[in-house]
Amino acid sequence: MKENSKYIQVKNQIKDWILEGKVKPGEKIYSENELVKRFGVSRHTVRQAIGVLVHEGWLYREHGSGTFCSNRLLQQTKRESSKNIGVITTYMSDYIFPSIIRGIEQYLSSQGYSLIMASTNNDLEKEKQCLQTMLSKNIDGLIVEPTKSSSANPNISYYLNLEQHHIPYLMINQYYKEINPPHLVIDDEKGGFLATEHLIQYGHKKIIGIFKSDDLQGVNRMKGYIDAFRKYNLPFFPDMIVTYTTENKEEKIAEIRSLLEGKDRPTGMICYNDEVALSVLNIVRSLYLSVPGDLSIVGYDDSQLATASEVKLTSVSHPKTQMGIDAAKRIIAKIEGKSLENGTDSIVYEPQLIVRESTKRLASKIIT
Amino acid sequence: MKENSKYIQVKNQIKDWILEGKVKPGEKIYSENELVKRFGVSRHTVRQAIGVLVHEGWLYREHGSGTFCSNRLLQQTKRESSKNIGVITTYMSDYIFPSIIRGIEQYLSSQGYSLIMASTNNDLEKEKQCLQTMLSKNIDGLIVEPTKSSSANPNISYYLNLEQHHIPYLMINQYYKEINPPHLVIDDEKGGFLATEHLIQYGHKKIIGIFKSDDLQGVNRMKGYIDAFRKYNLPFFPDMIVTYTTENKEEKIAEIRSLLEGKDRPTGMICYNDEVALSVLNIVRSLYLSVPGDLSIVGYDDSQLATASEVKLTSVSHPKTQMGIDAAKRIIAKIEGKSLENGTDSIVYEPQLIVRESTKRLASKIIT
DNA sequence: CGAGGAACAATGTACGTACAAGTTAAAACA
DNA sequence: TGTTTTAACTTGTACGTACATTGTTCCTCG
Repeated sequence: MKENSKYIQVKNQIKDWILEGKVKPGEKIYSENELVKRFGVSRHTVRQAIGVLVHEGWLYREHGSGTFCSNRLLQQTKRESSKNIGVITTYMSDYIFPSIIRGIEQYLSSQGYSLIMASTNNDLEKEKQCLQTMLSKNIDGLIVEPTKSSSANPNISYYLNLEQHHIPYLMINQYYKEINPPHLVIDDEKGGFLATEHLIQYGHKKIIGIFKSDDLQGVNRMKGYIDAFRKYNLPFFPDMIVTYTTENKEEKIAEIRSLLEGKDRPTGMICYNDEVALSVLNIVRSLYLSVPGDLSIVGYDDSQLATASEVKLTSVSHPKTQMGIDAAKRIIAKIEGKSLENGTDSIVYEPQLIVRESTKRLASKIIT
Repeated sequence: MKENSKYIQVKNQIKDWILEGKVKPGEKIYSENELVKRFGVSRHTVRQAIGVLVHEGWLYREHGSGTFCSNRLLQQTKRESSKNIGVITTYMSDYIFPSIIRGIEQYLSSQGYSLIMASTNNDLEKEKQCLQTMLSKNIDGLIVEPTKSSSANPNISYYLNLEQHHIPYLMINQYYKEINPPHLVIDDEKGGFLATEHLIQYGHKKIIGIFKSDDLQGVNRMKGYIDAFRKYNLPFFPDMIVTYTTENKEEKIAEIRSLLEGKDRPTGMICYNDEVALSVLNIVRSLYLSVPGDLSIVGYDDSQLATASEVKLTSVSHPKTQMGIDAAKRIIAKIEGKSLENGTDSIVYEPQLIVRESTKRLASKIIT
């Protein structure tokens, strides 16, 4: 079953129409010949696509009359509680995500709920698939960590469709501004500011910032970084910011080596997260420089990794498991119609700087 | 659906072959081209006929190989497929488990299945709850990592109940000997042996082994450790083995400090896994000793942690993600009535030693 | 004797055509 | 105006072709 085969594409497009609500149950879809014209494929291919959807229960055909959208989604609207909560994250097994998921699972299972997992690998197409899966399952609620939150999201209609089906959902880590759903996020701008301020107060002036640009966490942390420079009236210098995306991460990180090899070396570095900080640490080692002797490094998220290395990383806290618990608590409250003690549906966590061994006060200068 | 249409006739003829027993479950039927010749119809018609039988569950097709009689009709359960697979693990977010789960999720989602997660925290009571939850949900199959596999399991009846409901399940990492289900495991005995042999061949004699005793992985690795001592005819010495359980892990690990403080220090250490190895590494650092200078350490599982520290750990490989993929592949094959190419339902992975920087050849002695 | 590659065989995708059969609605007729 | 016929449109069956992709088998080469 090739993903890019034509009939699969046609199938997915038609399914989209249904899931997005463009075609409602009982309504007739385009005739086969019409679809042939629209997609520019043969009738055989169209029939193949429709055939699959008929077998999956999305459509039914009537000889001589047309092809119609079945009403299986409607049946699910008045469904009984399944005690299943969907969870969609960008990554499932890496970094701090396991901790978040643990929090979710902990609370859910204590309340007799189960968790259905899916991950997007930070790919919007995959996010769409995940949403489709969740919509076609019998879930009571959905917790989403947005994919590529810094760019416009093409899957909004799916989220809106969730609302039409009265399935509560909330977003963690970030949220799509366009829909403004309940969300649990960290004040990343402040986190970035705290990290940078820390180095500035330690007397550092040439501080490089490395940030991920395809999610809002990265963009916000960068904002905080720049704010700190402004507040302390420090001069900006060339190459002070390195940004990367999921796709070009490896190369961009590798480029940092050259920044450290030059003679006018930076003395501090603010990293998007602990993972990046560790990569930098490895580069520093390979150049026979020391941390924090030659370079002070600040990570972010206070992950396992921060304390796994010999040089324990100074990092910015992330609620992780607690965030998971809070998310689960709120989604269940919504499902069961409880009103939360706190009036608002969302939480903004305050970040805290955790100073460890990877940052050092520069001897020459002290700023207060 | 005309009764006299050709593809219906072809369909019925093939179905007859199955019902009459001319084709038995798992056997290959005539190829499409062969059927074209026999029935004197076009390939399109043959494919149409087979397509119906595939959808009805009588046959399944394998690209490049042929069309086979399914054995799903033997189970003849009328429960409809929910496309949900349950996964029960001891831990969900720690260590190598995320990698395993990622493998499972990867394959499941590619096949249109979803995954329902639950974890036991290595507690048998919680395992019981998880099994109850899974049984009450509509799952098509179950992947289990056993809890406390070294002791007798009180939840056997739940597993037997799964069989009665014709819900296929398999176990990963370890399996309960009492039920002997399909399982995907590593040859831990050999892994423990390889790790120990490595240090022995590097000239080490006083090698301490630290093992977890409440799962079979630990017990088997210890067995391999002892076997290596026997094979190389090395003398046993007091305190050479430290065992711990989930409950007393912290204290037992802490006790290792005293072993390293004595004057007759061991020169090598075999650790249950990389996590323990890192704990030991921290103790070694706090005593101002060096790895591998003063102590050679071997971890297990080749986890992220093995390469996160400054001293990259020598470790024993664990298939992790691949194991997850294999598990998912097998459970789906079972559900869909495919018989696997490989006659046996289980896999035993061969462990491999990955030598990094945490082990050193002792200068004085070389054994070949 | 094992590894690797070539040839072959099986299913998968995709295009085309033609006509059959059921439904609908406009057109024709009484 | 009410009924019937017909044309147009829908899905269903059936044929053909070509090439892609995957798995197996066997043979060659080192």
